[in-house]
Amino acid sequence: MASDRTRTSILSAAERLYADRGFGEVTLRDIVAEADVNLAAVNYHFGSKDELIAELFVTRSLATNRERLNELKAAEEAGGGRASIDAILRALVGPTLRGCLGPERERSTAARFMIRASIESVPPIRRIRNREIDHLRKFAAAMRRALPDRDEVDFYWGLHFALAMAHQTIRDSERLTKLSDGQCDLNDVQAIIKRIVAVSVMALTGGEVAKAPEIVAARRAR
Amino acid sequence: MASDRTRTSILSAAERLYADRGFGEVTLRDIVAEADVNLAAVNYHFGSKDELIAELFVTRSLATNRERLNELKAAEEAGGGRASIDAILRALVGPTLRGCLGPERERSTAARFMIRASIESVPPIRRIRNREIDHLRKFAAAMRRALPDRDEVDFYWGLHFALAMAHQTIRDSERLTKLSDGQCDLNDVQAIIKRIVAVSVMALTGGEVAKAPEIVAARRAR
DNA sequence: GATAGTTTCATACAACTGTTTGAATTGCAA
DNA sequence: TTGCAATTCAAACAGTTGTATGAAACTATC
Repeated sequence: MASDRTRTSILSAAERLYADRGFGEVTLRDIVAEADVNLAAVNYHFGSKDELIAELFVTRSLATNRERLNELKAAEEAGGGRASIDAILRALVGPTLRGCLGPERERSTAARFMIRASIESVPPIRRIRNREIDHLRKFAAAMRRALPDRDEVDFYWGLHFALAMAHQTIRDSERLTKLSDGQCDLNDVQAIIKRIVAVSVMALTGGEVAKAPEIVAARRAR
Repeated sequence: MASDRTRTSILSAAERLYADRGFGEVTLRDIVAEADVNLAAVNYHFGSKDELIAELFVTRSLATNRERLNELKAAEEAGGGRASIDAILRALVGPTLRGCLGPERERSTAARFMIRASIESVPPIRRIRNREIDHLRKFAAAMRRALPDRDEVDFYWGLHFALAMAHQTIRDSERLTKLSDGQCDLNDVQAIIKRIVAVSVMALTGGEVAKAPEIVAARRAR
């Protein structure tokens, strides 16, 4: 087990470099130079480059998921076992958005790494993302408790859309800033969360009137 | 100018291979083998690998943008110079969704290539995407004509969210299918377009009541 | 303080990458 | 047909990549 110093400094050097330059532009040699360890250390401690990336991403994903579930649990307890749809969605998108948006200079390495992972999707990361489904099901279940009369399908679409808006905002914050000539304030994270949650809630609850009649009819028929 | 055969077969072989295996897994040697041309032909005709990718992506992007603008123009003419917000959003997300969703077996190589480009974002493609802003501004302008009383910022957020939902649906259709156990029908493109447009319209028009008071107040103050 | 197990290190490996070169071939115009 | 440009080709280039090796340096246990 030893001091773990080598392992740790590889992890933090890799995270920093990937965050700054992207996965395609960073080699193992860059990482070991930054970490000041031997080249062979990466394969010794992690097995391969991909497993190193996977470990970085898993660590950060688990942290985010834990935060989400904590918020969800807190909201459900506060509501006597049933959280409002608002609170559920806030628990889903809040942690990621708070971590990855806000003033650029204040962003942690971890946040910048996750933004990068969101922009450049490499195979080891894609593999891990595909296992996130069980985690998301918990939010679908919470929604079911919050809106027991709703159609199941709507929960999945709502979930999907909420995540879509959150992730795209993280990924493309620069484009939105340029497009709006700076009018969209990407630093006001609370306002962005509110906006995304509001739209998602409408997607889930307010949709009935706005939706085309045949969709409603099709739902009733089931 | 000659026969152009080499150039063309490189383009179509590259598009097919990238679509099937992804950018990271396809080398120039794979492409020239598939196209049955000499290795040097790529650099001779395109200058570099990145320029080849850029040309592929630009071609398909321009086609999509043209479709979008045609739909927008048609909608505006039908409405006497002013299209409904519905129609504007349909023109924005319709072409991409119709092209990239629907039964998997029926998807064209071009569609599969664009899906791939949406999942794996490589530098030459990112560079081109960043120049899409002028194109999007035309949709913001159309929205301004459709809803002259609305705050400018809302158009940008609405545009951004609509594209976010469309693109994430294309990118992650598999995850949504798995998450919903097949309950979300990704083959019914018309229904998906309706759903995304409906949510986007609500984001743009129905939001007033659902939004937190301070946002509304801030808007009024300006 | 010898021993066994872990960790580090310099170095080599082997394969693959996009790109270039210069000669051969082709196509077209005069 | 001759001449000139455009195109194709085989081959090599110049680097880089992730990974493996086997010896050296540690560390902790007895």
